Amino acid sequence: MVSQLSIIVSKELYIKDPISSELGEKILSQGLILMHEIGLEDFNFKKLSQKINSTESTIYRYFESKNQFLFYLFNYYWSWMDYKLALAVANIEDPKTRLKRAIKLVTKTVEDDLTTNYINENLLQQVIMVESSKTFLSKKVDEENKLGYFKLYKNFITNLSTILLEINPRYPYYSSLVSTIIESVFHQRFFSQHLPKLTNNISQDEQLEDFFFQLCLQTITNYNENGKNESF
Amino acid sequence: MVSQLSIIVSKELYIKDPISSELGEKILSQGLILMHEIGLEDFNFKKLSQKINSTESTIYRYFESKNQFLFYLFNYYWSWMDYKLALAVANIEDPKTRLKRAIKLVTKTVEDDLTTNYINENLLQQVIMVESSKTFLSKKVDEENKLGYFKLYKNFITNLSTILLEINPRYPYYSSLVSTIIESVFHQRFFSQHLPKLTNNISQDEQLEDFFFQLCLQTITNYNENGKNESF
DNA sequence: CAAACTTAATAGTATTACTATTATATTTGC
DNA sequence: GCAAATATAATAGTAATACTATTAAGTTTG
Repeated sequence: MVSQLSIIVSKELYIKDPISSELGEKILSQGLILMHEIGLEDFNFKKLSQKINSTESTIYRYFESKNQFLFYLFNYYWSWMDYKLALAVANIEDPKTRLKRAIKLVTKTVEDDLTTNYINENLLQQVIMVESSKTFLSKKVDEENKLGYFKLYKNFITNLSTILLEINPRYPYYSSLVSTIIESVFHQRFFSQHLPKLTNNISQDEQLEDFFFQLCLQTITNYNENGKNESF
Repeated sequence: MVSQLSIIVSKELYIKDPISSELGEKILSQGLILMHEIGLEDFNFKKLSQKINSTESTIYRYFESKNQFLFYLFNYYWSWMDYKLALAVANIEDPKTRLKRAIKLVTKTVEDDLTTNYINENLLQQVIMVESSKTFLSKKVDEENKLGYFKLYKNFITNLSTILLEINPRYPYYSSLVSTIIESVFHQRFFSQHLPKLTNNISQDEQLEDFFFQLCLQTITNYNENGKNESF
């Protein structure tokens, strides 16, 4: 019943590890489904407890708040993506191909990974798309950062930055560019579904990939160190 | 007492126009200050009513919900930015200079515009930075879009896109690139304050401008139409 | 087989995001 | 200048939320 995958979410992110019991796995899997269905704002442990025929207080023995539950999903996602990134670029030498594969990974629609029965990765991606920026856009961000809630996200950004720097080690804004791409992938996908005027109909993975790969490659390869002082 | 500026927020965004009375202006100005202080999540009309020595129900005669109040601020901001954009590029011929000025506008820290005593534009920018993506990242987005709540935002994106297209009319992802830049400006500023590992310390306006100007210019001028099919 | 732990059931609390009602004060139209 | 309309204040109330606390029954483990 317990995962073979090395997706590890640290102890700060739960009271009792949900993947340590069947009930916990049910909380996770059904919690994800419910959050996908009704959104973070309307999601609560009472509704979830009804869905799984348990009680609110039981769920509170696993997660101290719905916020912590969201952070659990958030860290799970980035841990899983980090593992996927390592796989995607393993044994590939050419820097541009490595970048291309990395961008493909972050822009592609994920399918459910059937080795984990307690997480539907496709739903997880959709939930993270909509809810993830709410993890940091709050007054509690500094506190939560100290608790390590953003560790796996920062880790992923760092690992992806390394790939950019292989192409141009002198590009100075590597982390900013990567975090821009990552956040924007979610926004562009969301916009194409709900506010299409803000995009150019790049709902398909291929177009998303083309847009971000070119943006990234052109930006890092053509960076002009004297650009700041250039006058037009 | 009433504004000279042509910042017009449409009737869907309030019950009673706040800039039509002194109390309304107080709700606006103090509401903005309070939201900046405690964040959207902790902000409510009860606290605001206490701050202005009025009552909750009175505030509800101006705005039907705190969500609508946020949308009011959001639309006010984009209306104001649109006006600023028009000013920034007026009578400038050279496309690159126009782009440079536009990027400067969106990346710069705003100072309070003293002609409006009911809105501190510097605080508004900070509030929009943190809270604006919460306007669309919700299950209500389609409904709110139909009500026209995103009209001024989409307008600004369109106007900025036009400036990109003057440089390369064949660049296909003009709206996506602009919305990416706009959203990312807020994120980068936020990250440099709270999650600096996700950026390269681009807290200063100059660096933000350099990062985004180059990203934008290199992406549109070097776009390779056959990039999709290129194999590495 | 007793101790420890997990879960379920129930109850309770402070806060939130409103709605409703009434009374008083202020503005406006004729 | 006064009645009618409107704005505001004061108060009360509601359903839902995000929890905490308590107890009891069931299950696991050493």
